[in-house]
Amino acid sequence: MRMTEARTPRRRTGKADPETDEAIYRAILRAIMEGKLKAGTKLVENPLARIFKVSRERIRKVLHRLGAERRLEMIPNRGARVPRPTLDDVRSVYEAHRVLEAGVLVQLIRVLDDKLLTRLDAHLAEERAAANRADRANSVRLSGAFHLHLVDALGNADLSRFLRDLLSRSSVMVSVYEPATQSICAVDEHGAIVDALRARDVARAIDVSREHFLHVEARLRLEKDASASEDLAAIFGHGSDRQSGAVRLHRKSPDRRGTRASLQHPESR
Amino acid sequence: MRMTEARTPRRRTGKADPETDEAIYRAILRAIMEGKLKAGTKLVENPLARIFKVSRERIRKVLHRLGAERRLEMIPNRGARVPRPTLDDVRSVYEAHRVLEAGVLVQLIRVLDDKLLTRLDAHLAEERAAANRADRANSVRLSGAFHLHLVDALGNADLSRFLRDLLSRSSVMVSVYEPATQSICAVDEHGAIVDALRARDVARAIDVSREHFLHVEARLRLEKDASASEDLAAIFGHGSDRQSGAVRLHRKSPDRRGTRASLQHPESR
DNA sequence: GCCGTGCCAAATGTGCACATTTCTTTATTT
DNA sequence: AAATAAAGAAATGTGCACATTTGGCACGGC
Repeated sequence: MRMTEARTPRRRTGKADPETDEAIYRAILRAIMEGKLKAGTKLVENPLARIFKVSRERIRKVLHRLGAERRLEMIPNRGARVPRPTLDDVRSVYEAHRVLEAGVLVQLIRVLDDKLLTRLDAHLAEERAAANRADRANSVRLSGAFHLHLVDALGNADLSRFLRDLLSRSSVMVSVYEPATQSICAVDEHGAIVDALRARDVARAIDVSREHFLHVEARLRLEKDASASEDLAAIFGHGSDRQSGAVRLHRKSPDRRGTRASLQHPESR
Repeated sequence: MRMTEARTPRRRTGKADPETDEAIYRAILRAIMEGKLKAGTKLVENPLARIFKVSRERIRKVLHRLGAERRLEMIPNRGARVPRPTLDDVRSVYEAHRVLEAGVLVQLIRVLDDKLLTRLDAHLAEERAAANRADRANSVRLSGAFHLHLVDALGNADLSRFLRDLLSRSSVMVSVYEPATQSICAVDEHGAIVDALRARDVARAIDVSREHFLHVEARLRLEKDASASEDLAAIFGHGSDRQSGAVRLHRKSPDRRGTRASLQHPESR
């Protein structure tokens, strides 16, 4: 019973140095969601292949997957870029989130227990602490996590995935239509939702949630144009043996940084 | 070089002869949603490439896209197959649909007008007609279309896309866990939802919708094993002019007792 | 001086060939 | 005779090379 292990199947693309598809996918997706890749940034295949030290085809596959998920904009023969959400997109995403959360609250009343309420309270405390520290990055993250908590409490993978999709897109929007100073979600409004849940008052919970999203949406304002060049190597943090320093993409329109991105044509013409 | 010279009319002639990626994608997706491709069917790249008369790489790209959308199950080094939903998947999809529709109804009350009610009434009449004709195929289709109408009335592309995703998965489930005789959605229950909407009674609409989904879910029962062979050429309808016979995939017995592949087209390579 | 046209470089899309993995079949041993 | 392992076949995954398209740039005409 000798197992034929004598083949020495040297893993060409093993987990040694070159990253696997999933790792590359997650790296790019995270960069988009964290706002490191700003809207309008062009993702060119060859530089990315060099950065991740994989072949171009690997990058291509990941880019196409992201494009199919509408997280990248794929223009035939012109490559992939981070989409610039329009104001209608913003409205659509927030409306979708609002509608979804209304349904979630209806169902949540049925599965609500003290343990969940305790967890939500703990989360609110975290949010308040971050807000008091003026820790904006964590505030934004925790604000999204609150709504994620609500959905995850239902234990439905499809609903959770849908909300995650919405949140990932709103992250990009935050980086584009950035509110001036305030945090994205007011902690008190989150607290009001939990209060209504504790009172098992569905109608009030839905109302509070609805008002909350309308506030958030109203806070978003058109701010800055982010079509400048990006240092991809720095974003993806491959600084260990980054061969030639920063790999920069082409600077397409050097002087297009308007004070206000008035949703001008995405193509300079 | 003048670019207006006559080029070889191989490509860029629109979608004339070789099907474009989108066409192949839609063809396969439609086959899945209509239940022509049953759960467990293995989608082998080379036969598909011959059927659609495109290169294998084209098929591969489409298959990967479908896999990223969770509409196909991609097993590494083993190819793609139509996923067999588990009973938990069924529960998850119907619960997601139920939760989403609750939120939709909350919002729908605000945008409700007579024109929409009229359209819904017309749709109900269509459904009843199909049910009376015992036209099961159309009944199933119209049942899904009813819920799509509700979401589409909100005019939110994200919500509509999410529901379409859910419906596409429940279509596969219907083909697997097929109810014995009845139609999937009772038309009367749809009518009750419209009645509640007409009365602007949100709570009742949500209740009726919820009960409706629970009924539908309860009706689904485990029935048959659908891993039999599939005639892909017939499904995709590419056999009229040139293909003399059916290109069959491996014929696999339901109990995995594999006979030799009965390929009617010899592998000339 | 401005605009249209034609060429060049770069980036993307596609086909092909090969490597790798898995499944099937067959033969050999206990 | 049954079980197991080795060999062979088939299907998938990947890298490479080439074709095609696009955008920029320069030159010349109006």
